[in-house]
Amino acid sequence: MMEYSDEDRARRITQLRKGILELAVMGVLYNERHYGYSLIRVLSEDGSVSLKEGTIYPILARLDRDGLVRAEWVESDQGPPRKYYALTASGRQLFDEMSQEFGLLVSLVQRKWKAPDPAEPVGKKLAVRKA
Amino acid sequence: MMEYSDEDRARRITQLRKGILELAVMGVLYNERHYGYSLIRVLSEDGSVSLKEGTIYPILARLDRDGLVRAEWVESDQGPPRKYYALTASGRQLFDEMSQEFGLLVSLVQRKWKAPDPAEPVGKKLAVRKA
DNA sequence: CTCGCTACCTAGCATTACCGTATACTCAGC
DNA sequence: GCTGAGTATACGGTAATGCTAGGTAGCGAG
Repeated sequence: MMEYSDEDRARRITQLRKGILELAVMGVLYNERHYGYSLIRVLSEDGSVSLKEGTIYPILARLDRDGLVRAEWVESDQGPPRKYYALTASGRQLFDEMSQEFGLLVSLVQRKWKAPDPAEPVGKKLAVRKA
Repeated sequence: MMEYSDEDRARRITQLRKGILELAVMGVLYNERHYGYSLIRVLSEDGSVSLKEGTIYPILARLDRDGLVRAEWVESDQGPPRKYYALTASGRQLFDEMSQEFGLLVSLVQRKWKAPDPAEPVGKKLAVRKA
């Protein structure tokens, strides 16, 4: 039973996060207003998806640059001012489009729950051809 | 209403696919045996997730290289022989682990369906600080 | 023979994301 | 003033994916 290394798993998971994280941020901001730090908490608490500043701020900067979110400085009752982000109309639209594609991919990942196709049964007898 | 370009959307979707595609292939192979070409059909039909040979074969090669799938040549009744792939025990284990992380990310993306947190209401009155 | 379809593989390119780490600023408490 | 927590930002390293395009080859039909 071949064992894959920890680095292997970590590398693949990191790769998996790429792109989804951005979509996830958009998803969270769809109906909620957040600032960078609170986003980190939300992502960490709600889904145990841990991430650091170095990951979240570049994402927000990118989304802002592309007009997908809009930032607003808001004074805080306690502590320094916060930069609140909200999804723009463009952001909503893009999120919806990407969500559709994402949904298809998700259903493929979850295909293992579906019953195997009778036309291509799991235990099909295979005629080995050559080594 | 700022418009994002088509290239923008395409770029983000491409980025989104990175990593997920590999997981999706594992998911499909979890209970079903497939060869490269049939995989392309499955992905295209079932979810309209279009991809070309140049995408699927490198993925299969990688999974094979890492011992996550096992390949077997099978003669075809009609046409050239086919290389069937099946997920190995390692592959199943890794898939399960990655699925867990994936599930968390999915739930975040779908957060927009959840009711907004009362503590951070959408329509919260914001005190603008400065331009 | 040649066409077309099935089937597999490779090379090279463009892409840019995520993460660790360090810095700096604001505000409240003392 | 000083400290500490909350908040935002800069920067470089590192990695290797997905896509386009092209190439080989078996098999059946006209």
